[in-house]
Amino acid sequence: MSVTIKDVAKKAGVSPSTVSRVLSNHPRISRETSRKVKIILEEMGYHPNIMAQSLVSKTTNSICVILPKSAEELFLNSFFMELVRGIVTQANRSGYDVVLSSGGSEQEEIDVVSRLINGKRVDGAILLYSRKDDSVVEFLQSNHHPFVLIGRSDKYPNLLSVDNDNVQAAYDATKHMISFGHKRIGFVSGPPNHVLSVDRLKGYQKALEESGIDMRKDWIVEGEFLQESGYRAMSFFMNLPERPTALVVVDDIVSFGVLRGLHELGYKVPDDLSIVSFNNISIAELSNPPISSIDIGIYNLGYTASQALIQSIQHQGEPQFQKRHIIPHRLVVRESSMFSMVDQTHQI
Amino acid sequence: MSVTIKDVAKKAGVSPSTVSRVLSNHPRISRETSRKVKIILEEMGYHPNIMAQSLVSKTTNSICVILPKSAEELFLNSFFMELVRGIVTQANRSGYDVVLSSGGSEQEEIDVVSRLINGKRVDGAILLYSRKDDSVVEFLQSNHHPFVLIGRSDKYPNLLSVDNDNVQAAYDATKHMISFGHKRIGFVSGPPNHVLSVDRLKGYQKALEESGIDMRKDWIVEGEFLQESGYRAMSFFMNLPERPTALVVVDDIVSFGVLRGLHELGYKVPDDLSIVSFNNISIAELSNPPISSIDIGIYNLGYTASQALIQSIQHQGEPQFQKRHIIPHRLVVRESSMFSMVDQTHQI
DNA sequence: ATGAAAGCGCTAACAT
DNA sequence: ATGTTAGCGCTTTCAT
Repeated sequence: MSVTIKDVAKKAGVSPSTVSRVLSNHPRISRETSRKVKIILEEMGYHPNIMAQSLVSKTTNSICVILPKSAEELFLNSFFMELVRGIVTQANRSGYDVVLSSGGSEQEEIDVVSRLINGKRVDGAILLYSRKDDSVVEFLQSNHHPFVLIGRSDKYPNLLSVDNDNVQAAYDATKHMISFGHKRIGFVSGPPNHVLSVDRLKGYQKALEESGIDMRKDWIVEGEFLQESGYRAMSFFMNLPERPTALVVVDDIVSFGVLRGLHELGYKVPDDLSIVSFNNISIAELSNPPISSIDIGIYNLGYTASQALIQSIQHQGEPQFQKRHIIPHRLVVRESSMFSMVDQTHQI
Repeated sequence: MSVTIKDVAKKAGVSPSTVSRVLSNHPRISRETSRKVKIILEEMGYHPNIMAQSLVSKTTNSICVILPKSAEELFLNSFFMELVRGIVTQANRSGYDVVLSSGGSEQEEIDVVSRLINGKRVDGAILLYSRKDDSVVEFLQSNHHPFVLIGRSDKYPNLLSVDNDNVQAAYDATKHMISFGHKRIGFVSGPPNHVLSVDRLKGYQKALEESGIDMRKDWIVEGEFLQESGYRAMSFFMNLPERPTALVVVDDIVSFGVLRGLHELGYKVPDDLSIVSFNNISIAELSNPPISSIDIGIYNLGYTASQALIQSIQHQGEPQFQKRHIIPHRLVVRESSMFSMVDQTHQI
């Protein structure tokens, strides 16, 4: 068995409480005993039993993150790792551990979160929120458990959450195209039930409007966050009698599909079609040509979420300093959009 | 405060121990009380305090995974997520939670693991083992803590570990090239201090030897697991007076760099140079052209590691059924190697 | 079949 | 400045 506080106390000839006080640097403890006890602590290789600590302190210094497992959301792969890195880094810095869990279904997710939170294994939860409606949120919300959303909820607009300004991001992406002289700009969207798709579409429309460009319904296509969606969108656009000269694409992976399709058909990017997309995952940089992308600060998203959650855990009851955190985005211009319509005579 | 076993006992008019017994389906409990207590349990929304449980049971039903944070290993991004998915899925199925942690340095990693394991927060650890030597392994090993390696250790060949047969994998990849008629096959390796690089190089050499093809030292280049390494390797090879017609590349990301460089210089893959690499991360399929790659079963690697660890935790002391688990690999042939030298007259 | 009591390892009043 | 005691929520002998 491992060394307990009692063992140390006995060997040091003091009481367990004294050892405990030494451990927590209690002020009213003599230099001398402190030194003595610390030596024995070291000598015996003492390690505090975290479970015992948290049983009495009623706090676990842990948070949990729920992995979405549904295939639909797996597009997030490299995305998700970045997020988790951000979360774990910040949590560890604040002295918190991160428990990762996954639920097959929404009900399973609730069961998992409930077991962890109600079972006092973790102090709070971070949720990846993409669905428009989510019963896990409902559960946490109604039970007053500390949690933070990555994304935003239409239904509960006032939750603690970390998100990008996706409307603005899409606005910026579209403006970027417009500034290069494009007037025929298409939009490849994601599933219409994701807040993300909706927001980005909104920003796109706003930018067009503001520049006096008519929005054309037939230049907006919806799909999944999958390469195939991009491929399909591409073939759709290229078969149109009137084609766009630029595309704003909801996600890098989708752009990848577009690119591949264009390449197969012998079109050149950005000469024949300019492209800008979102998320700036590593694939955007690696692709051929590299894709201009809105960097949404994925790591930062995770880092901030963890920070916000831990803060809210440590200041339960107090009014929240900030409810909604917006992570700044920035456009990373790469080859896929480096083509000015202005100095060109030819158009496709 | 939340509902405890005592609260339930009081309301049910029984003793705490009875409630506990009902909870654990103890045989010697009457149908009647069991039913009654269960109803109240439900009614009051009881959830067992996991910390209290594990304090008495001396088991945590948790394992931890250490995230390598060093930039050098970040090439693993999408790789790592797959791994974690496998680990979490299997662990959850076995009723275990997964704690994710990261250490900046090797010493920090030891501190983290030590805190978690000695502090009885987790029962064991999963380690990503890529370095040739690793003090974390040393620590766990010498303290008899349950752990499993993903990868293998030269120094401690007999540890519980999950790995691929990388020699065979590289052998297969190389043979694949040879079967297409290639006789001039180069190898782009990773850092020479990774067992992975060494093993794959070994397999490459073995395949050449067996086919009576001379190995040429100048057709083997070492690098990092980065795109740039591929780029550099490519330019190196293409500037050689005598060029290879095929390349075996240690990692998909590296292949990606090769591909990009070739594209820039106007070379065609596979016509001018055939390529096969390892890991089969999503980028391999998405790339242009898609890269032939050895699928090493990343998810499976994680799943099996978790399984092996939990088994070893639950059967501590007993002799291990199996020490080294080998996850099968398989070659996924895509466009980058679909080119037969045999029916060709022209060669670069 | 059930209850009483002890104890897991730790902290925090409450003494002194 | 340090020791004594009680108790966190649970399980598990040991009684009955």
